[in-house]
Formats: sequence, structure tokens, C-alpha cells
Amino acid sequence: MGKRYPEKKPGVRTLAKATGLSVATISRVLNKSQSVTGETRDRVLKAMQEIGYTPNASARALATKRTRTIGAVVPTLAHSIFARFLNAVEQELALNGYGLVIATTGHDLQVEEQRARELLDLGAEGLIFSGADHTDGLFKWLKTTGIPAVCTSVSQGRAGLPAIGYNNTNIGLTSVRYLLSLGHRHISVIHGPKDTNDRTRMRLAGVQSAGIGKDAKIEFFETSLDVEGGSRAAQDILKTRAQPSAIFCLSDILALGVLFEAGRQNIAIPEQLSLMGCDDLDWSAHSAPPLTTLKLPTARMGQEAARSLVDFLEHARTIKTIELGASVLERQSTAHFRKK
Amino acid sequence: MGKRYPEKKPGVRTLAKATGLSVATISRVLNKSQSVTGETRDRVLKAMQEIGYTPNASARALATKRTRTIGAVVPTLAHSIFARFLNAVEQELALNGYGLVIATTGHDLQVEEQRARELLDLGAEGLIFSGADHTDGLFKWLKTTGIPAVCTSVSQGRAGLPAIGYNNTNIGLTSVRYLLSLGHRHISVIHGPKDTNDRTRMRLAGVQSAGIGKDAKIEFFETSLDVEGGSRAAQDILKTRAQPSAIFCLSDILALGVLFEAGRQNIAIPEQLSLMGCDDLDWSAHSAPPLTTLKLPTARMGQEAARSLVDFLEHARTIKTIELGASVLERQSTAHFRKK
DNA sequence: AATAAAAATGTAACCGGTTACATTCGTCAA
DNA sequence: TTGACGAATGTAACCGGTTACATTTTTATT
Repeated sequence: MGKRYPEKKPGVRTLAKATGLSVATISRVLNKSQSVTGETRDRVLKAMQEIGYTPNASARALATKRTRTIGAVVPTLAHSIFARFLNAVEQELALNGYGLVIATTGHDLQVEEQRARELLDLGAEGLIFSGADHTDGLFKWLKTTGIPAVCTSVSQGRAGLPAIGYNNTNIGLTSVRYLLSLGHRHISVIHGPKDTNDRTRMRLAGVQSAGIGKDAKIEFFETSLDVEGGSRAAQDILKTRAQPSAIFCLSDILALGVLFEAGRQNIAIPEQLSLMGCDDLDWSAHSAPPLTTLKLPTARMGQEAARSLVDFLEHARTIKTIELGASVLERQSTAHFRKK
Repeated sequence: MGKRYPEKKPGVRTLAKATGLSVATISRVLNKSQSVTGETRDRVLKAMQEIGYTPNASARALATKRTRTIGAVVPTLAHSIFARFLNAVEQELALNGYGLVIATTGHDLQVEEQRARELLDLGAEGLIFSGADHTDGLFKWLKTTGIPAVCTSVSQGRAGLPAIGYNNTNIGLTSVRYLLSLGHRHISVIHGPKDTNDRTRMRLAGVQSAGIGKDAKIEFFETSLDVEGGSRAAQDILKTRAQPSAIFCLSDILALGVLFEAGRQNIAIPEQLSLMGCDDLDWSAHSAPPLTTLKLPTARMGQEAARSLVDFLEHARTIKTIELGASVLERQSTAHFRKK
């Protein structure tokens, strides 16, 4: 019946007209400012309901210079370790009214730089990265834009970036020392791709240094970072004449592959072979046998990263590097070495 | 030595002044518009470099009414099934220049509604949900705001929402039919919490209907949706006098728990017990034995969801419900039933 | 060389909130 | 009753891009 006007989304001015108030008052209600009468507040809220008003995020962001979004750049979401991390990040951010924008790089540093730029373009106010290794371009760009950023999963940043994570060298060191303390002198280490992952490289360095002066034989097996990779590496290891008495996997996901392969070959763990992982994924405590592993505080790390960025943005607190501890979780997949 | 001016971030007007051009031209260069001389473009680009200009995302969003962000609301990132899904969503969105904002609900529909609102507040132009079950408030709100949204993991939306996913009833039906076809007549079904998950309920309904008129005995075991839950349920099942000849897990993660428990109890799979899962996680093909499972096109689903939303936003294409197929992946954890 | 047509560039309004500052209103003391 | 003061509300500029439309410059045509 009535003419159909091309409906324009109602804004503060529409509300102002509808309520007979001014845009300032509308805005004050929107922001829960103190100096508004209860009565007018109700009037505005009622009008919002009726008109079906939704504030425009971009306009607010433009005026306040705050987008309330943090960007995270990770290699992939497909590995549960990153998913768990981001889960924690998201929860902490949500508590503070921030949103999390995600970008994946597929382990490519060049892509990482690109994606980081895109995140800023989308309005991210802070960035979270994995590892300390990044392109020079990224470091320079971070500096010029001045956007706050943190490196995670490492205990030391690069180019002045703060880090929130654990000491990967220590991780390798501690794990192998633990195995050595059980009497193992021939250890195979299974790890994912070295070239795209600085954390892996650091852990391997730790492994190396643990072996020094212990007349221990430590061998390395690089494979793909998944269950299949773990199985394949285990096959290779078990095929050799001189078999190790212990296997250390730089990630629990690889250990799962070893576990499966051991099952297939009827090798008893830990009786015939000790197995140790790293991460402490949610199944690690419930595998058969329960997996001895190095527990990494992934969730805690996510929380701290988020909190640091929020603290910086809200209270201008500078972001400090935080080193989180990692400890051996002794379960039943490892045992003392005994001569056969 | 020169006086320090409170540095204000350079904007298009600063660039205009610096280059002697107008803001319109700057903007044109920014947007790769055709009608700019190569020479002027270079001049502008050079000035941008020197001045260290970064465009303001909010201002652009306000002017264009496009934020280029999609929001996804999922129960958690800690389950790899959601992580894999979002990984695909993110990749597809990135290809189209969109960002992905994530919110987790912890399986709480009330929280889901709240988080969805927050995502819109942060500027999301489209929303992705899990499942078809949502609060009335959410449905109403979606309608009033008019924001495009899709339900995923289901083949039918609610309240007019399009769905992109698979038919969960069929999933239950197909799986159990497969086990029946192998001759199994006593099947235990392990599943996660029913009350917070409509997909689980639908799958169970399918399971039920598969059993009708087959003089088959089907029992249900509800547990937590993780490896531990699977193990516990398996313990319960294996404790009973009359044991099933097959177990069907509504999720591979539960099947992994069963696999471990079977290992602990020295039960041979599939010789003594057939085991079937659902999802096809990345380890499922490499477990011992490789797990027979119902392959769900999670990544494909993510891609389609993202593509649909982008198509709607860019080309005003209405979002159609898409039903993706799911098929039995026959591997070695299931075998024909044979009397003992 | 004159002129039409096309290409490049400029001007200024606009997007929809926020907020400094101005104004109005109500209350209470003198 | 008047004046003062604080609380509530209003006015208008501003955030930093985009873009319709106007203007200038270049190129093509006769």
C-alpha cells in the first residue's frame, strides 16, 4: 500500500530523529556512558529494538581508531597443536572483547609476509606469529607500521620482537637427557621438515648437545609431520640391523605413527622399545601404552600471547618476552634400558 | 634538531599534498583503477614508500560498506574436525581477499548467539555456523540484521537458513547398514554428548532406523567426545557378558580410544571385533589396523561454505543448500562376522 | 589549426559513528 | 526570587578513505 522506499539502514541519525534526541545522546546510550537519564536510555533502547538498529562497526572503528581485532598467522590449522593454541588465544581475546582473525601460510615465509599485510589491511591491531624465523621484509614492515606483534612457540624473538613460548633447545636437551638417564645409548630421533621450521632446528640442536660426551649414538630421521610420517620413519628405523633402544619424536603426532607401526610389527613398547613424544596432545595420556612426552604449555602460551597484546593496546604496557616451562611427563611408553 | 611534531599517521590527504595530486588520484592508485598514468602511479607509490603510508581499513570499510571479513562460530577449535573445516574456509576466503574471524562457543547455544552478535559488531559480513540447532533469538536476530549465514555439517537448515553439509541421518544409516551387510547383528554405538549436538542426534536416528526389521541388537553408549571417552566406553562394552561383534563410533576420535583400549585388552581388530569410525581424520588410514570409516568431506564443506558466502557478497548470488555425499571407506578394521 | 572525444585529474560530499565544546534544564542555597 | 552549579542533552566537526560529477589535459579527426 504505502510507497516502498529503498530502505536505507538506520543509523544514529535515524534513531535521533525517531526519539527526538540528538546523535550524541544516542551514542552515549550505545556506549553506556553515565550521563543519560534512565528514562531516555530506555526510550533509545526501545527505538533501537523497533527500528532494528545495528551499529556500524567500521564507522565506530574509524572514529575511535580501534578495531578490536587481533590477527594470528599460523602455518596451518590442520595440526592440532596450532588449533589448540588458537583456541586459547580466541578465548582470552573474547574475554576482553577482541576478535581473532586467522591467516594460514602453509609453512611458507613469503606467504606469511603477504598474509600479515593482508591482516593489517583488514584492520588487525596486533599480530601473533609462529616461530622467530621470518622474512626480512616482514621485520622491516612490522617496524615501519609499528603494529605490535609477538612470536610464539619460541623463547626468543628476532629483530626486537618479543617472544612468548618455550625454549626449544632445552626441549631437545631435556628429552634426550631423560632418555639417557634411563640408560638408553642408542636413540633415534624422528622429526618433521627442518627447512621450514626453526623450532624443529632448535630442538635438534638441543638433542645434539645432549648427546655430547655421553658415548651415545643418536640418529636423525626427517619425515612429514603427520602420523603417516611417523610410521614411515619407524619402518626405516626398525628395518636397520642395529636398532635403537629408544625413539624420540619431536611431536606426539609422529609418536602416534610409531605406536601404530610398532603395533603392526608386534614390537612391545616399552619392553622392546622406549618411545617418547613431545606436545602432550589430548590422546597422549590415553594411548596404549600412555605416551611419555614433553608437555608443552600450548594453551597457556595462547592465553599469554593474547593477554600481552591486549595489555599493550588497552594499557600501553610493553610486551615482554615470556619463557614458559616444559616438563617431562613420565608415562608408560618409556622404560629403563636393559640388555637383551 | 628539528622540532618534534606529534606525528600523525599519514593519510591520503598527506599523500596528496606530498605528490601535488588530489586525494581522488591517490585513491585510484590505491585501488588499481585504470585511469591513472603510469608516471603518476609511480609518483604516488614512491611517496607511499617514503612516507610509510598504510591505508586505514576502517575508513575504507566505512566508505565502501565492505569489510571483507567472514565470521565463523564453532563449538571449539580443539577438535580437529573443526580445525580442518576452518582451515579450508580460511584458504578459500583468502583466495578471494576475505578474512576469517573466529568465535568459539564451547557447545553452548546461548553463548553462540552472543558470539554471533559480537562478530557482527566486529564487522563480519557473513556468518558460518555449525549445525542447524540454534536459539530462537539467533534466528530472529539473523533475520532482522539480514546478514547472510550458512549452517554447516548438516544438509538442511532451519528457519530459512541454507545448509552446506551432509545428511547426518544417512550417515548413521549407511554406516550401520554396512556393518549389517558384513553380517554383524550385535552392534555397539559410541557417541558424544547428545544434548548439545543436533548432528549426533540425527546420526543416532539414522542408526536406529537402520536396525529396524533386521533382528539386530544395537546398543548406545554416550561418552565424552575424545579419545578418553572412546576408551571408557570400550571398557564398558567389553565388560558386559554379551559382547557385540562390531562397534561403530560416531567420530574417529572415539574410535581411536577404542583402538587403544582393544590394544590394552589384547583384543584383535577386526578378528575379534570390528570397528568403524566416522570422519576420516588424517591418521585414520594409518592406524593399526587402518580404520574403516565414513569419509566426511570436511574440507570440501569448508570450501563450499566460504565460496557461497563470497558469491553472495560479490555477485549477489543467493546461497543454495548443498548436500555433500559421504561414503564408506572400507579399510582393515572391519571384517565379516563369524561365529566363534 | 580547430574541434570533438577520450583520458586524466580535481573538488567536495558522503559513509556512520564519536566527542569536544556549547547549551539547556533542574535543583538548591542565599 | 535569583543566581550558581552540576547534570543532561545538543551542535557540529572529525575520523580517512571513496566516488559522482566537474574540470582540465591529451589525443584523434577533418
